Amino acid sequence: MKSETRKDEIIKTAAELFKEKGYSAVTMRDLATAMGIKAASLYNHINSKQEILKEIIISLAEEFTKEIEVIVSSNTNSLDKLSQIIALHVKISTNNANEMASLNNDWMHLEDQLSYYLKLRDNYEATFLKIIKEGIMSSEIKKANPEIIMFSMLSTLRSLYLWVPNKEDSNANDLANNLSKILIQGINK
Amino acid sequence: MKSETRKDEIIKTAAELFKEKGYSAVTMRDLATAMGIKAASLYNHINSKQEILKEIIISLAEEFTKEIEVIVSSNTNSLDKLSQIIALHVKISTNNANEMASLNNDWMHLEDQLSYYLKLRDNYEATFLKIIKEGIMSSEIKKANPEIIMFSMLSTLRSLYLWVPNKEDSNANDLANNLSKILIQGINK
DNA sequence: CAAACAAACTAACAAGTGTTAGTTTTTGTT
DNA sequence: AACAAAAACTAACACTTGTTAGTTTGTTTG
Repeated sequence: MKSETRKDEIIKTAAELFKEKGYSAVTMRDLATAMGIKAASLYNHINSKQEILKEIIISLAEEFTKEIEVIVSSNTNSLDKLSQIIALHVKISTNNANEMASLNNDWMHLEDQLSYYLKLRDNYEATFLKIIKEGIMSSEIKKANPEIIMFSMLSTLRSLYLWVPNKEDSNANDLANNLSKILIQGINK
Repeated sequence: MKSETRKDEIIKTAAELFKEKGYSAVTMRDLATAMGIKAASLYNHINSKQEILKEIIISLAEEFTKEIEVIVSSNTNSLDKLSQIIALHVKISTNNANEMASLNNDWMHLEDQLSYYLKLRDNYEATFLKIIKEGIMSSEIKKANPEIIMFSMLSTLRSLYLWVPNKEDSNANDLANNLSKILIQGINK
């Protein structure tokens, strides 16, 4: 367990700023001011602004990729797998709210790593969709358009980062359970 | 019915570009190139870059505000009202996909009109929440956290702009019905 | 103490930013 | 054909952008 380096602090601060105004609207001078130093000093620790974005987004995307592989391979039914996906998003969004903002909103500003990111995202969505289709075939899930189901669930899960920080009172398990009920069982009696 | 002015064309083109890269990453030279003219020529029709953003966002926000007032005042039950809200989002997102991107992602770059926008948004969410709470009290809606219900629904509805353009094959009514079923009745059998 | 390293600094750059001023071209109307 | 209005142009501005070079300061370690 390595201790936090100066580079890590910069990336963490950058993620805070990116969340508020987006990657393009945050200047290296903004970032430096937030760190209490001058812009040029940042370059003792990082190679470029772009590198900061890359580190934020790619590490998260890889975490999602790794975890959904575990879920899809687990020996449970489809609805359980969906609940596990929900819990995964709640967990990551709770621990990385600022970084999730960049993942959701600034991925298109990736340069060299853009195609790699898109590969990971496509793969994630394909796996998600596969679970839903299996659930429909096994009659666990209502016979509806699988893409619409995934779209609806993913939209909510992708917005969690905006919402989770305000819910510190209730814990992550409560939120995941609540969300699973609403997304899976609906809201009417 | 006034015909489209040059200013309208510029705003429409700007919305397309803003959707792809966000307000901050689109330059006036980008916009001019997309219009086939030089950047300075834009200023024969618009006063500033900021004005373009304002026109895109505020007109949409006012439309939502006006329409939800009609819905909340309508003489129907709460679930019907929620279905009407879903249909409203589908309709506006279908007709203004690019503009919806700015509303969702670039509102924080509003300058003079930021506080007005926030007022409209707060009002919209308060009305939405009121409908959900009424539905819970009248036992139409499951007794769950109303904020989580609204958050979940709004997340999906706010993402529609990303998704609706790919669904040109099925019409807006189909999509609204599908979504209403999934969001209200859930996905399990 | 001295050497080595980490982390800050000042100063500057080349390119890109939104915008203005003044001028020319295009279009439509009489 | 003549004129006005609309819409484009060139040129430039003041400022901001990410980044580099070279230097100084502070801290750790032999």
